[in-house]
Order: sequence, then C-alpha cells, then structure tokens
Amino acid sequence: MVTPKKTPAGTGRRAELLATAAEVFAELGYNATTVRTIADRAGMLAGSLYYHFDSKESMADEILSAFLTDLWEGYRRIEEAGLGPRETFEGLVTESFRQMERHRPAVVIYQKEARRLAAQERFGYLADSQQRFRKLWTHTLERGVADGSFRRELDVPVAYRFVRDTVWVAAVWFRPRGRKSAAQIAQQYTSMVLDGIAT
Amino acid sequence: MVTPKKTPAGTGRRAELLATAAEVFAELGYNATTVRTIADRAGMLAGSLYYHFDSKESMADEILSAFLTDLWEGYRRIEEAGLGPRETFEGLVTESFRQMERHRPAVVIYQKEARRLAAQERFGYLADSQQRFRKLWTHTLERGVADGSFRRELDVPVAYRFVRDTVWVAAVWFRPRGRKSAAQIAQQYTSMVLDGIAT
DNA sequence: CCTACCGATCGGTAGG
DNA sequence: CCTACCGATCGGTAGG
Repeated sequence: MVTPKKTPAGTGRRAELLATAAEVFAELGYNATTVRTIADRAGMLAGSLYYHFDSKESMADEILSAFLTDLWEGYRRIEEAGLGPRETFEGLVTESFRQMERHRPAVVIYQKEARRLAAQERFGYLADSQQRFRKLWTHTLERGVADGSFRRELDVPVAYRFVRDTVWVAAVWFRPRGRKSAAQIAQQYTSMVLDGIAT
Repeated sequence: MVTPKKTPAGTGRRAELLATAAEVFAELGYNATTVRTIADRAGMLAGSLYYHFDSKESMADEILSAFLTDLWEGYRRIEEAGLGPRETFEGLVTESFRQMERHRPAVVIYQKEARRLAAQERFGYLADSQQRFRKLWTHTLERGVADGSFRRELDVPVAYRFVRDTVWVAAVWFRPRGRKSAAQIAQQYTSMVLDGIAT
C-alpha cells in the first residue's frame, strides 16, 4: 500500500496533516484539491508538505488504506462470529456506519475517486477490496435466500448493489456530531432495507 | 441557465459534442477532464471546441440543465396525475430510472459535481432543483405516513435521503443496454424499498 | 519548514 | 475548424 518515506507513521504532525488533507479531498474532490490548499489549511507553504509526504498521491493512498484496514478488521470480527444471515447483514451495516464515523472523509473520497484511482497500480488494493466486499455481501444475501431469511425471488446482484450504494452514499450527509449516532442510523437503515418503508 | 452564443441549440454537431463531453465528464470527473480530451474524442483540436462553446463550464451547464428540464417535465406529469402516495412513490422512482436511461452521463455528473457546482451563481438552478426535489419526495412520504401507506414510525428526513441516494447512485452501474430495462430495475427497487428484502 | 524556482499542462484566444 | 500562442496554475524540487 504505502511506504512513508520521511516521517514515521502515526507521528502527531503527520496524522494531523493527513486529517486535513482528507477533509479537503472530501470537500473539493481529489483533482480539484491543490497541494497549496492543503498546505494553506495546515498553516504552511506548499513546498513544506513534501517534507512529510512524497506526493499528493501518497496522501490519498495513506488515507484510503488506513480506512480499508480498519473496515476489514471490523468486518472480520463479524464474519468470525458465525451469525445467521440476517444478523450478519445487520452487523455489516452497523459496522459500516461505525467506520463512517471514524473515517468519514475517507469514505467520501472512496465513493468519489475509487473507481478512477483503482486503475493505477499503486491503488490496486482498492480493486481487491471491492472484490472482497462484493463476495462478502453476496454470500450473506445468498445464505439468507437459502435459509428463508430473505425473499426467495430476491435478485442478489441487484440487491447487493442496492445495499452497498445505499449504505456508503450516506457518508455524504451523515454527521456523527449530528442528532443521530452511527448506531441509530444503522438501525434505521437495516429496518428500511430488511422490512421496507410500507406498512 | 444557458445562452448558447455561437451555434443554435439542437444542431447536430453541437448535440454530438455535448454527448461526447458528457461521457468524458462522467467517466473522468469534471475537473480531471481537459478540453483536449473532449476534443480528441470528438476528432478535433482543443481550440476548435470554442467555435461551438464559450467554455468548459458552459458544456457542463448545458448537459445538466437539459437533464433537469426533462426530469421535471416527467415529475410534473406524475404530480398532476393525482395518485395516492404509494403510486406516486412508484411513479417517481420509475420516472427517475427512465431519465437515467436517457441522461445517464448527466446523472453521473450531477451525482459527483452538483454539490460543488451549485456554489457558483450560474449553477444556482442546481440548488433550486435540489430544494424542489426534497419537497416533492418529503411531501409524498408524509402523505403516505398520514394515510397509512407507509409506516407510522418512519423518520421522513432519513427516509428521504435514503430513497434519493439509493435511486440516483444506481446511475453509476446502471446500463440501459444491459440485461434489465429501466422499468424492470425501477420495479425491483420500489419492491425492495417498499416491502424490504426480508421475508 | 521556508525561499525560490521549474517544467508541464491547463482553459482559453486571435487570426485566419 | 486549424495554427499558433498565452497567462495562470499545478505538482514537485534544490538548497538552506
């Protein structure tokens, strides 16, 4: 994924700069963000960023891989819990919103840029992650159809994209500081997706 | 919205160029798209685009306003049909997918760029449209809660964002040339949202 | 982390 | 629609 060249990972200033960069990338989009904007917001000059990072691309790389590492750590725990399909489904949605709380800007960047970035070799792990993601969710949906938790006539590939999009796109408006916690939103979402909004 | 300066709207070549530009914008993002890329793909040189259009921004403007004009024309018909909340809901989803079929690249651009573009004065109609959109869907959901079509405990603002995102984000993967028509996808979506995926 | 700078590329234009 | 070009801005670097 990433080999920081100049400052050890986890260092205070470096983490601060990454958080700033993530916010700007999420707000303006990766391409529309200039290293000058990031530097401005961090209170330094553009050139000084290169004391901490190799390139603009490295910053995006570190932001995205940190998010995906945490996400897969969370998903792994749910996979290993050996739950039924409906409970697995609920667990995955809840975990996704929890990660959104921690990595909101990263999720927005992921949503907007992953497709384009994944074409580059250094971002190959984005494509790997998407594959794994698809398998995990598809498998959960299929298990649920098989054991009668989910509707027999469910079109699994369509349902998969429906759920995936529905959950992640919420990062655009979801504010953990708002009136609702991640767990509450997750509960509302699973309820709407599992049981529908009609009576 | 837009005042084409140099070639009458609807002219063959102009429409062709807009379709090309829309595809490139959708594929690469507005900022990452250079006028040279659009010109290349249209088989002309960058400078020649300016015989047809004032600016790169004008192209995006025309693409987005053409889409929104058609969308609101479609929605207006449904509003005027005087249907109940559930049927209005189904009609709006179906119409949205129908417009996605006609204006897929425009919808992708809208998804990715509307928030940022809306800040500019010339794209003020994007913010107006979002307002109108929110009112129409919120009103439909509220009517449904009131008459018992939708669940009494439904959180309307959350449900609104849920439905809005869920429908439009489908433009990223939806291919009208694929195995499923817009009407079929719309039917699957309304079924999942209204009645859920669980048994 | 700053000063000072560079090559590349961008959106756009004048003139034909 | 092309030729030829421009000012601005970009990501990034050398040297301190």
